[in-house]
Amino acid sequence: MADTVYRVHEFAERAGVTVRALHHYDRLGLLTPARRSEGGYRLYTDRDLARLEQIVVLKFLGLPLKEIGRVLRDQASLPEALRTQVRVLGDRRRQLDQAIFAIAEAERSLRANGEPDSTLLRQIIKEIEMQTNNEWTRQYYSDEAKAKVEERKKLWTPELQAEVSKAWADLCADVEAALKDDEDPAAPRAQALAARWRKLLEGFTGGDPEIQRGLNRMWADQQNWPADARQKYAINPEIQDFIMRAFQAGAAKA
Amino acid sequence: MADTVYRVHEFAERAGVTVRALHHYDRLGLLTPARRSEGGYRLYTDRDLARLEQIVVLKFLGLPLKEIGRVLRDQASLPEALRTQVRVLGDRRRQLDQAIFAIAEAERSLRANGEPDSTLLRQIIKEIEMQTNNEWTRQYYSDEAKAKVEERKKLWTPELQAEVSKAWADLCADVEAALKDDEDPAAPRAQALAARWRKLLEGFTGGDPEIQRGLNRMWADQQNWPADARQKYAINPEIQDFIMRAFQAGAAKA
DNA sequence: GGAACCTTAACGCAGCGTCAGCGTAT
DNA sequence: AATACGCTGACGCTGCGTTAAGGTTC
Repeated sequence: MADTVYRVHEFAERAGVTVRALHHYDRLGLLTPARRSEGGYRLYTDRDLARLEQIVVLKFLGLPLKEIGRVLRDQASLPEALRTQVRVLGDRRRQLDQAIFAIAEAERSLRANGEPDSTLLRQIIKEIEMQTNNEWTRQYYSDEAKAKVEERKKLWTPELQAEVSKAWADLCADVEAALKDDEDPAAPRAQALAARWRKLLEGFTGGDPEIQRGLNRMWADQQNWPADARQKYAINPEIQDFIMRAFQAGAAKA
Repeated sequence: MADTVYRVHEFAERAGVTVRALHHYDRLGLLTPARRSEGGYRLYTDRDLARLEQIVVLKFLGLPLKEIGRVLRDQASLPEALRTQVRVLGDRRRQLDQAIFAIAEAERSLRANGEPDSTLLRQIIKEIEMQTNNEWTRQYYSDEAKAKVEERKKLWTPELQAEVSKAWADLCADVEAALKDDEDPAAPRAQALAARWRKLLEGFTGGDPEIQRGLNRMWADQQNWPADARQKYAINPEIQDFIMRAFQAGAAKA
């Protein structure tokens, strides 16, 4: 039961923080050591360790030290503080995602068009503008669909986006090949392409018919898209046509 | 062609930054106004605006001002700088995800066990410990599977995790109901449950057989899991048994 | 008494926000 | 001559890292 006491160095090591941090917490009154030695040395106990662990965790969650102090003084305020924190963290993450996405898309776009790296910065600027100016897409969705799209956006990550972008590019390439071979839209190979198409669409709509309707309206109105969007998202009309015929052939069979 | 000149305030508004920021950039030598008026006023031109836009974009991508200075001085260094930045942003995002996930899971866990909020902090600590001490799961996977699991982790978000957690909880509840009704594992309703089970598993494995094998090994060894993991992930043996029988019944039919 | 620890004080960092005190343009 | 801007310091904030100059412990 001899309550072991630690001096800063040892204590810091145990908790995985630096001595300087402990000094800092002490001065802020966030973690005052149990007592001092005659010479003025800080002496910590296991109870201090428990408190420090809480501090470390709350720091991991991104709470500022002041907030941590408040929370530890009044534990009842923790749930509310965390709710706010979840929102803050979510916002930060969305910003990060936007940045990551902008870089990735700009690079992809340059490669796809065979442009040199020297235009990279310009391309990124365009990317970011398009991200912030996507208001025009909203006009095609019903209020209900808008809400659903927002919901689905939350499940969305740069990595996922990268996968999907690639999948579309591959699919388009394959369809183009089928076009060159004069493939019959009703043939099994074309039907397989149509199935891939449907699946990718479903990845976006989540199978929701409201969203699907919005998408249909949007695609039907391509000539009214902003120029930059048209340049980026527009799909070769022949490809579109081929897929449409494949869809019809599939529907006719069923 | 009269090159319009702007004074700080107007210029700042045009670019969506503060006057103070412009002063700051000026002193850093990051953006020096084209010239000064006789009275010493900063006078900016449209060329300055173009440069400022680049600065703003690079800041959006999270580059420190020093780095921005370097990149603008030597545009060729941009691609390399961005590659590094993508890694940095990715790391930051993973940390955010961990924090968000820890909070969400801790709250979910408390609700599920009907425990009070007062243990929230303790629960979060446990969550984080489990996140960092997931080394034990690695022993069940082949090297190949380990790599694949790491790959799939990148596609993983707190929101997705929340969805999946809920889906499992719902499914388990439904299976439990089927158990109470003494449902036949071969009956269509039980088969539907088995299908949902398979689908959720596939969400984790991504359909990869290597990962699936690792998972199987892991589940077969439940008695050797660390205590906290067992408490959190263990599934009612009766539920497991029911699903297994449903799988067998399905396989027998096919 | 020397090595290994401890103390406080103070500056540094990034990216500005925010006065303060004083000119300038109209 | 009042009002609206502009200028240059200079300190503040966050969470410590990093010396520096000097005491304590064994």
